[in-house]
Amino acid sequence: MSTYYCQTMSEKLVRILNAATTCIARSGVRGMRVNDVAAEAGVSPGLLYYHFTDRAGLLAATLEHINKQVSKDDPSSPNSVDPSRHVRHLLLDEIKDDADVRRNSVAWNELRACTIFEQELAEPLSRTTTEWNREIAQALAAANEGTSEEEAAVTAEILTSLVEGISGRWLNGFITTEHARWLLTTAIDSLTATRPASPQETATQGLGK
Amino acid sequence: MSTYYCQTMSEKLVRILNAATTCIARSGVRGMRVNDVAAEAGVSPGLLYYHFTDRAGLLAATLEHINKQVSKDDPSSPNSVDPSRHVRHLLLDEIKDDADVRRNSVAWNELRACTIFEQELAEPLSRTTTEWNREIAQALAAANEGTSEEEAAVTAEILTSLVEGISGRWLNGFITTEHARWLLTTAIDSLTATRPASPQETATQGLGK
DNA sequence: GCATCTTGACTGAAAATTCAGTCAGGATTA
DNA sequence: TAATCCTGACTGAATTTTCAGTCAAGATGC
Repeated sequence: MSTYYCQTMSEKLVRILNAATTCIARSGVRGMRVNDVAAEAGVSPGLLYYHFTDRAGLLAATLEHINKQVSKDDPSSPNSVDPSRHVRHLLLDEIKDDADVRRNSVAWNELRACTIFEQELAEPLSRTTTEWNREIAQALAAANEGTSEEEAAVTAEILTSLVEGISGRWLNGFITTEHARWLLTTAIDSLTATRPASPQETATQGLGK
Repeated sequence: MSTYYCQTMSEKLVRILNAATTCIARSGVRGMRVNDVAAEAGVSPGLLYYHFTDRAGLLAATLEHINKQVSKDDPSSPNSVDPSRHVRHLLLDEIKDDADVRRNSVAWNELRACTIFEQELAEPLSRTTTEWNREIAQALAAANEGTSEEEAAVTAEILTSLVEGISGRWLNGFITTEHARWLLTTAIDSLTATRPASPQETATQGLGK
């Protein structure tokens, strides 16, 4: 069979999951063919059933895999960095000219779209989204001490939703990477400027632009 | 052609396209079965092939149809209404507890998700989105005379992206209608609040690609 | 030599697509 | 006016295709 032989189980499993991610990024969750995944991974179709029981199992495992990829970003330690830059990085890192970032984004986008019709996918998606919101809210709070936790949570929710909306347009080629990032930056600036809660006072926050 | 024939034909065509939209909203583009569409429309499967050649043709026609449905909204005349309320309405109308609104939103969401993999769908989608942006930008400019056209365009682009992002979470049941609308309202308030004009506000970006 | 992995041809159900035929109604002819 | 021809929308059973899932048997490793 394949010249390069993978001996360990886990290595093949990872190959399969990556292959599945690639297939999903290529033609969507709905377009993913089990046989294509097997071919992409360089294994036989039967092996997928041995490991994952059925298509749904493969899908679930793959989505969890994608989920992990998406969560395990953020290499920069929050404390060592200017907090207001930290927020920017966390959000902007979702949109850039990098094959892996794009691949994950496509897959993530698919996952979201699919979940509308396959409610059993909702749980991990919801979990990850909540976590992401929390992370952003924390970073926002750290960046601007005048902001209440509640306010930060709301702003975080708006910003993460916005990232998803902008990503959609970016992924289908409607806007460029540059423009997407610039839009996002503009929105961050605007949303983290003086809040409506306290009329038009407050000018000396650390984050003011 | 006799009028009768034309009416009959177009009536059935419309029935088919509406049936397809319903099926897509019910189970997604990939979940759409041509026999189900035929049954839903009350015609035979063969008729779909007679008119649309194949499944892909039916899909393309349906997505164009959805596109049209989505564009022809906005019944309230801009002039008769408080402009700042007008913006709100235009955006908030995309998210509400109404079967038709939801159906269109689901279908529209599917269309967007699909376009990532079927590039030939991009053009009409992009056109509709641009139009929507323009409409919102106009409404924004009308609501706040101090705003430049450029600024309004950017804000509009952010807001429409945000609507799409929030819609995604709303449609998959992750947030309630109330919360979605509230988030959107909050964002509108924040993004349209009058701020002291900052020096480097200008942008050299064009819209689109 | 036992358990774990892996293969790939095969199966069957479901879905897409085809096509021979029906029918309504309009045109042509006489 | 009526008999005949013609067109093309429409039908639905039959056929083809697609794909998830199975299985018997071979490899690998401990």
